[in-house]
Amino acid sequence: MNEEITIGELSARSGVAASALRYYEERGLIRSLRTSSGHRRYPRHVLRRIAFVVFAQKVGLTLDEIGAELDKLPENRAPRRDDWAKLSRSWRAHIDARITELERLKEGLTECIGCGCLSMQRCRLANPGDRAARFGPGPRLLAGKPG
Amino acid sequence: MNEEITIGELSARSGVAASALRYYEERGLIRSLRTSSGHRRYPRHVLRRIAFVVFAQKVGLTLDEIGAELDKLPENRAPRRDDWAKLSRSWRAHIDARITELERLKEGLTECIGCGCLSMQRCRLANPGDRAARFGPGPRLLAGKPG
DNA sequence: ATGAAACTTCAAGTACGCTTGAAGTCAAGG
DNA sequence: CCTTGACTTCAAGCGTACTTGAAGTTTCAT
Repeated sequence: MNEEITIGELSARSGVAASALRYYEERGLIRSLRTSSGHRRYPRHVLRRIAFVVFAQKVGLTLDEIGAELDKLPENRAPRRDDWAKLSRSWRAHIDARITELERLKEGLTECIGCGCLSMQRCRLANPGDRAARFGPGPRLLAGKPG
Repeated sequence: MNEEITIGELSARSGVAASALRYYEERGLIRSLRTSSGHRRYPRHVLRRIAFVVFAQKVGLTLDEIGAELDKLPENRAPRRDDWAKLSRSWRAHIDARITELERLKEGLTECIGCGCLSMQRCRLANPGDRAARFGPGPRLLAGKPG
C-alpha cells in the first residue's frame, strides 16, 4: 500500500476535480510533495483536509475563511480528532447565526406581507445589518455573512 | 408630489445603486418609462418590486429565480397585497428547506467529528444531495440550492 | 520501444451580480 | 448663458471558485 497518492487518486477519492485540487494548493489550502519529475504526491491525511474544505463550503465559508481556519491546525504534527473538533466548533456558530438570520427573514416576511409594509426603509427587515451590502464589485453573497 | 421618480431618487429610497437598478432593468426585473429625452422615470410602486428583489436575494434566490417569481405577478393591474403574499409563500418553502439543510449539516458535523469519520465517501454527510456540485464553471453556491 | 493515459504549467474562459469609466446629453440654478 | 450635477449608453473590469485548453513531459502497460 502506497503511503502517498497521486492527484488523480485524490480526486477520485474526494470527488473534487484535479483542477480544483491544484487551485486549492495555489490558494494554500493544501500542500503536496513532488516526485523528482515534478508530479504531485499527497499524504493520505490531506483527504481529511479536503473533506473539511468541502464541508465548510457547504456551511457557507469562503476559501479565504477556510484557509484561515486550516491555519489553526498544528503545523508540526498530524492533526488529531480534537484539533478538528476545535475547528468545527467555529462553524457551528456560523451555522447557528445563519439559521437565526433565515428565521428572522421568514418571520419578518410574514409580518411584512401581513401589514402590507413590504417597502424599503419603513420596514425594519429590509435593511438591518445589511449583510448583503458588500464592498466593491463582485457577486453579492447568496448566503449572507455572519457579522 | 410627483407621481414618477428619477433613478437617483429611486436609488436613494431603495438603497440600491443606480447602476444596479439599470442592471435589474436590463435583466427584466423592473421596467421604466422614459422622458422625451430618454431619462428613466419610475412609478412609485417599483419600490415594492425592488424590496422584493432585495428580500429574495437575502433568502438566497438568484436574479433569474427572482425574475421568474416576479413574472407571476399580474401584468395588467398593479399588484395587490395578496399577489405579493402568494409570491412570498414560495420563498418560505425555500427558507425552510435551507434551514433544514443547515441543521442537517450541523447535526452531521457533530456526529462526524464525534465518530472521527470526517472523511469523504464514508460519511453520509459529505455528499448527500451534493447540492453544491453545479454544472460547469462559475462560483459554487455559498448557500446551497433547494432541490 | 511505443502509444496511451496521466501528469505538468500557464493563460484564458465562465457565471454571477454587479461597478467603473469613457464619452456624451439633459436639467436646473445663478 | 453657463456651469454643475444628474442622467444616458456601452464596454470593460472585478471577486469568487473554479474549468478548459494548449503545449509539453512522465509513467506505465504492452
